[in-house]
Amino acid sequence: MASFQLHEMRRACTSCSLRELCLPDGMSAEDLARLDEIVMRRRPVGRQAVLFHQGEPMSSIYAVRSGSVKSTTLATDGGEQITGFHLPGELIGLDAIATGTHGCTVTALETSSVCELPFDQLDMLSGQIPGLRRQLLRLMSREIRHDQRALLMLGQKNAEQRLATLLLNLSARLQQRGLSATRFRLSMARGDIANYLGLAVETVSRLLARFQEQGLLQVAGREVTLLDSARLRLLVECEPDAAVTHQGRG
Amino acid sequence: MASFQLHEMRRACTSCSLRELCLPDGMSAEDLARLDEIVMRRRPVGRQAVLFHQGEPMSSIYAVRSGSVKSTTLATDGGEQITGFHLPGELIGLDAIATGTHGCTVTALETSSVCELPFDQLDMLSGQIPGLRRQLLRLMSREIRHDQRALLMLGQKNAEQRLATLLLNLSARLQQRGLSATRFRLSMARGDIANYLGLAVETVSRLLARFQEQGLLQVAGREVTLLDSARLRLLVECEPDAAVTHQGRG
DNA sequence: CGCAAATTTGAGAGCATTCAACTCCTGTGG
DNA sequence: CCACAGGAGTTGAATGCTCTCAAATTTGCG
Repeated sequence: MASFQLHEMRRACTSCSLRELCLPDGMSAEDLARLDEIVMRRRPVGRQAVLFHQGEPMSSIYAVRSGSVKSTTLATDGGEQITGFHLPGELIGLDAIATGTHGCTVTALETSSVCELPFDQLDMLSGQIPGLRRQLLRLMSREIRHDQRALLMLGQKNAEQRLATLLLNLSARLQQRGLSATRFRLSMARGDIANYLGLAVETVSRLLARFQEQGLLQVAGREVTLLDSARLRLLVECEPDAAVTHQGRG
Repeated sequence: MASFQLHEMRRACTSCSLRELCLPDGMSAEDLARLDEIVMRRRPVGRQAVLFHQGEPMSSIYAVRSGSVKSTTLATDGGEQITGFHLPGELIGLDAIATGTHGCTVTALETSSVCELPFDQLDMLSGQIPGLRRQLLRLMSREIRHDQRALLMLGQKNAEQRLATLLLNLSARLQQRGLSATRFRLSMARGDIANYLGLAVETVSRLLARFQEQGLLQVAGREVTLLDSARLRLLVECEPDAAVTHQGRG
């Protein structure tokens, strides 16, 4: 039902409902107009469509406008790792600035659209608009934070905690975007979740079943309803088992 | 006894041997002079000294000048994860820009010194100097890349591959700084290595012993000599003995 | 409606962890 | 200079979490 789609999606940053989550945040109306001039809107792309490939030269960065995408990096041995799921208002391709070539491949998880920001122009504009410069740095910094939290997850948490963390994280981000925090549709496959969390697909499947048994949530395919996010949070923060005692009944 | 110390360490960016690895890279002499004016040099700090704590308000970012430091993030449950080891020329505290408070704690691994860059002044200056702005973005982007490679490591690689990757990575970065790529001293404890790689201390210890048995390297305490980095690389990229691809999806 | 892909479920194996004991450093004080 | 304390690092054994393999079942889509 509820998807990652946002309803009011206008063409210009000025009237975009994502304004406060995206690059425009904190910019004056006139500066916004200048930003608007360099933004290229792309027509929606379908599921599985690739926005750009790892290794390609980077000329633009992108902001998710609607839908959702995943970014993946390939290891030398062919293994691939999903480094993030991105919702509307989030910037992608920021890792490309370092070398001028994309360090990840970005793929649409569902029908999605993005705004394209030609980097040279964005860079120039950010020299003239302090608010834009700050916000660009902030968003890059936020990406670093995200990755470091993900590192903490893979390095310190067990399977149960990882899945709970992801669900709560998605929930919070959807809520930020005006959607339900408790009921949503996962736009990514189980395999994507597993890969992102460094787990096997089967483990994710089993855990979702267990969470449901324990009354933490309800899951039907990709439709998820969080029933007890407080206990989910407890699961993440405290020792495993602390939140759940299946001793209670034989 | 090669350490992470660099030999020629002058006070000004202009004559700093790390110029090309650090923020000054690609800047003209006159722009460099302006950067120099805002940089505050700090006296060396000893082992275990904390440069800043997670949660503290951020007013400056820092560049490692000599020695080496680690950055760690604390989970809500008290568990902590080392998100990176930083060598001279590398910027730290970049994740703080998003919220204005430090997202990690930075601790010296050995006697080290850093350059302090007051963020407001740096931001202002980067509005005036395109080269500086670009380089700041590049270094932030590089940090994102680093974290994403680390994610790939924790998500896709087994213990053996993780340790090999770290050793090769350190080797390459030391070489960039004019030190030996094959013989170096680890400034971090086994426990730090284990934490960074998401492993138990005992596992790291066992692996180092095994690598030595296999003639890949020689290790005596924190002194490491890489004997066959080609084979180490092979270990990371393929998997010679156990031809099993770890973990789902390809 | 039917096939292919995605997901779930079950059973057994393996890699890494945990627990425990021991050894080796390193720095300190006699 | 050496003894000693305490942390750091190593080694061994056993448990366990998660993976792999295998097969059933459902879902999605043409």
